Amino acid sequence: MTTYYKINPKFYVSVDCIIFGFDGGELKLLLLKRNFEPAKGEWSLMGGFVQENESVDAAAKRVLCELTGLENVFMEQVGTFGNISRDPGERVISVAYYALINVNEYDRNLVEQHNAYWININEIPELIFDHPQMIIKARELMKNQASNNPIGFNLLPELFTLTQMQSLYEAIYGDQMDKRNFRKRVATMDFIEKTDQIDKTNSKRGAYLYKFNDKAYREDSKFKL
Amino acid sequence: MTTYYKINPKFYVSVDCIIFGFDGGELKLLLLKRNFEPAKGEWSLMGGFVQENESVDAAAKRVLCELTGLENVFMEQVGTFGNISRDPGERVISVAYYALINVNEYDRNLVEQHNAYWININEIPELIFDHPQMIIKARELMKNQASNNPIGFNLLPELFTLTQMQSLYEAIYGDQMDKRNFRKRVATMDFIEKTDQIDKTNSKRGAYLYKFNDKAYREDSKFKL
DNA sequence: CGAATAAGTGTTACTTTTACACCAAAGAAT
DNA sequence: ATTCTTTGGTGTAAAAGTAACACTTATTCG
Repeated sequence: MTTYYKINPKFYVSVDCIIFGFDGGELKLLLLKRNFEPAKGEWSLMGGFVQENESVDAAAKRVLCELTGLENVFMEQVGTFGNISRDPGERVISVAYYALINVNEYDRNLVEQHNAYWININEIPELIFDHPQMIIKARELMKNQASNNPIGFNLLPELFTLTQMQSLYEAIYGDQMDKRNFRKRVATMDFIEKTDQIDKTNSKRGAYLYKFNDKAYREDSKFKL
Repeated sequence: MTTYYKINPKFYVSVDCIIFGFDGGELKLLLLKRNFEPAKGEWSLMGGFVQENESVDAAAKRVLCELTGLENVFMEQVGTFGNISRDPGERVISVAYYALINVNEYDRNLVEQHNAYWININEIPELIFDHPQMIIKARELMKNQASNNPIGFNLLPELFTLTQMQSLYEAIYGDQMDKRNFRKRVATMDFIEKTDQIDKTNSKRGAYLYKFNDKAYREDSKFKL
């Protein structure tokens, strides 16, 4: 019956998560200073092994939740890394995912238990295995997707100022933008709605808070930054 | 030593190839009318299992070569499909790749032995498993990549007319283009070089043949269609 | 009440994109 | 030999989009 399969080898399959956050200034990644073997003491992405009873996507969600306590997080597959010796301990084929989370809404206890820290994306320490390549690919993919889809709002709070939003996109693109041109473009997107609330944490004058209306986006639907 | 791994399950890992070709009119895929089990008699992508001694990328190249006899083919990973029951026979995690080949340069014997046929991309028959989704994702990815990178030339012969090139991009985008505007854009790309040879297979007048100069592209390097 | 700080706002030049129609060359048909 | 048919090849003008640029406003703090 299943003899077609049996002549073939089997492999450990893992998932690794590139977890992006944004604190208003720089893009950050949630990285582990591993307090467990293998490679204890070294820096790595959060990862875990795919189990029998779960899809690969589900494994990625589970692993993300184990670290952050978050569910229903925006995640995208980055790619599969299948070099023979990528993990020096055993042959493991790993599927990388990136996640976008709001840096204020995660379980601090879990993060502490895992010995995880938010690291500026431009100050990434040395990482194990092929995790650096995973990050490079994730960042590139995220940048491309963020320019055509409103996924960036996953990194912002529910209510945000245009200055915050601009800072986010500057961090994603690694490039400064013109304030007036940026606001003009935002103004054309009716699904980015001005509220009557004002945020004064960053200025004396205060800035209007905006919110992303997902329903309106799906009807209207043209995002480009 | 390796006890961290042993508690985890292992999986069959396969690769599936979405093989694009272009015959001057429509985009085509090389598909198998399976003459072997499982799912004998049904249509599928060309696939195979990853082996111990090869990377996942190498498995994809091997599988492509088994069907076409071709090496050094442009291939890109599309993504990994890891649903629990995607293959009803056994749990198999599959990594999809797309390949771009010149439809005149493959081993016809091998293709015949595998019972494979070139099928117009808009006339794909019912396929097994999640192969339809793989194709959708591959096509989308290929379209995006083709618009920013000169990968389309992998689908054209060494020497091609501008009419052929335009037909190719129309097939990729599924959209008509304006001849004068197309040629204007090509004219700005110095790495697409006019030869003094003329092709008369499609017209009485004959059309100049062009070629893609990869070296010049890497120096000059701005492709956008 | 003035200084300091971030928020907010329009216009112009430049670049890119789109729309559009006719003549040329050569073989095939009469 | 002339005409017909077919595909190859070419430029211009309007429209849209993008990029550059500097000052005023509101508010708090000293």
